[in-house]
Amino acid sequence: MTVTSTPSETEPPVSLRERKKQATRRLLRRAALGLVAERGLANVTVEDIAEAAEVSPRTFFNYFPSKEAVLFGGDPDRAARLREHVATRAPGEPVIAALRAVLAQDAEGMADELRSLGGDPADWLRRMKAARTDPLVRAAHAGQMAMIERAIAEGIATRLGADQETDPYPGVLAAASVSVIRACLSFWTGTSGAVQLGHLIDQAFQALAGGFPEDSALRDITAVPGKRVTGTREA
Amino acid sequence: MTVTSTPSETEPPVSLRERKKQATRRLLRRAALGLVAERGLANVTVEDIAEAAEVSPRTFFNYFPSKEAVLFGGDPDRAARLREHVATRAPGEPVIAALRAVLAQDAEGMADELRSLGGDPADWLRRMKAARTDPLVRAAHAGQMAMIERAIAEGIATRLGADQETDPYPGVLAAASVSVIRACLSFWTGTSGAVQLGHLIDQAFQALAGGFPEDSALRDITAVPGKRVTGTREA
DNA sequence: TGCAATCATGCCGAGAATGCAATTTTTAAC
DNA sequence: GTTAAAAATTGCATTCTCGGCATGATTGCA
Repeated sequence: MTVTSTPSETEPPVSLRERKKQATRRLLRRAALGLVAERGLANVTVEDIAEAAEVSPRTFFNYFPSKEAVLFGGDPDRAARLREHVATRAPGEPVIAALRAVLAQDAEGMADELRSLGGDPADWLRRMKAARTDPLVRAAHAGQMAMIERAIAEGIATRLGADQETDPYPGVLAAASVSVIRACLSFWTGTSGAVQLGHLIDQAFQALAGGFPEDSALRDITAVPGKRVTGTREA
Repeated sequence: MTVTSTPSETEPPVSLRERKKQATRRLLRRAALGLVAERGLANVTVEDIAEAAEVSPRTFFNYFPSKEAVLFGGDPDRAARLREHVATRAPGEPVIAALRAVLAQDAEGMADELRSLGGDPADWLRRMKAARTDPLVRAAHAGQMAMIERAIAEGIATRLGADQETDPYPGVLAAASVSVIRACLSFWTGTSGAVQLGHLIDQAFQALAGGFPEDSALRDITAVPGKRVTGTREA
């Protein structure tokens, strides 16, 4: 037989074992998001999630370190990657521009990850709309982003050659940038995908870079729900 | 000042019962901060805190809803107060200016609360310097601030007559503002009080309102540790 | 086929957090 | 000053999160 299932051309990190792991990971994420969307985080136990994903409760913690992590923490070394990108991306570029690019890409990746869970994307977003108002979910998201924020701050400090012990700029800018992304993601899920995430983030960062004028284009975001004409991807 | 111990001039809501409650509250806060500063949040249990404050573990939860709340959540209805202030303060003023004023005052109040725990303020800040780098503490702070953020967003929306369902501006601006304050508090504790919190927040909000220029005065914050011109009150 | 690495699972324990009931302290009324 | 009501402290039981450890099953590789 010439080879039937050689993992040589489509998937770099494939082995039956790895595929199973990714499958279980997605099952757990899907189950968790679904349950939280309909009951609220407080009324969902790890046992519920594990049961819905058809694994033992103990196995859940082999994949995610906490009940909150399954909601947001997809990639374990996202922080390190972001720090590196922020520190080295387009060295001549202003910091804000680099942050916008790096964080927008990261957020898109996260959105893609959501879509890859299968099912109707709009359906997912519709169900997550409820989760957006859940105080516990909001707190969990903010807490989860604290690690990311720290990595971003280090990236900014490296990029600028600044010392975080004496210069508040990296920490403050990182906090502002990350929370803007977080707010955008939150709003985006709340609109059930009626606006383009990339466009929303662009406008938000433009507002951030411009000092949040009260007539910011952010205010009209819903007037531009989809792509407008051609070449929506210029600088 | 002839009075020796009549509680008639400093405390409005006094009754023996109320005073004891406040005392216990402060004892728990002090014990928690001290233990976390020296061991890290992960190595401090509620039982430890209760024992140090000489109350039962069960009583701890009568005062604070969680182990994290004792570190930051001083005032239970801070959120509602902030929402009201942001919504109504100086109606003609630009939103950013109102936010700066309201949040700066709130942060100062929080700093005062810390000082009121007794002992040397510099000592407190020195001990909290360690806590600043604790990932769990950072996450807890961020999570705690999520409630505040929500309230601020509602205040902004009210002030502008905006609808948070269709306008991302209130949520994004609230997220940015609150996290700037959070980063300032974090940096401030890290400097052991070497910089004036008010001045730091002023510079940070100026940077926020100006789009975070890379030559922001924030970068030179340590060059201006105290007040500069009139009324020099150095030691 | 057989060995080694890895994964899922069960069991156990510490710690967080809440409800309930009993006890003690403070307040208020007589 | 005594006493009843209100409220706070506490103990106890219970649920849930989370991690360490041992064991058996599965997979990868020679």
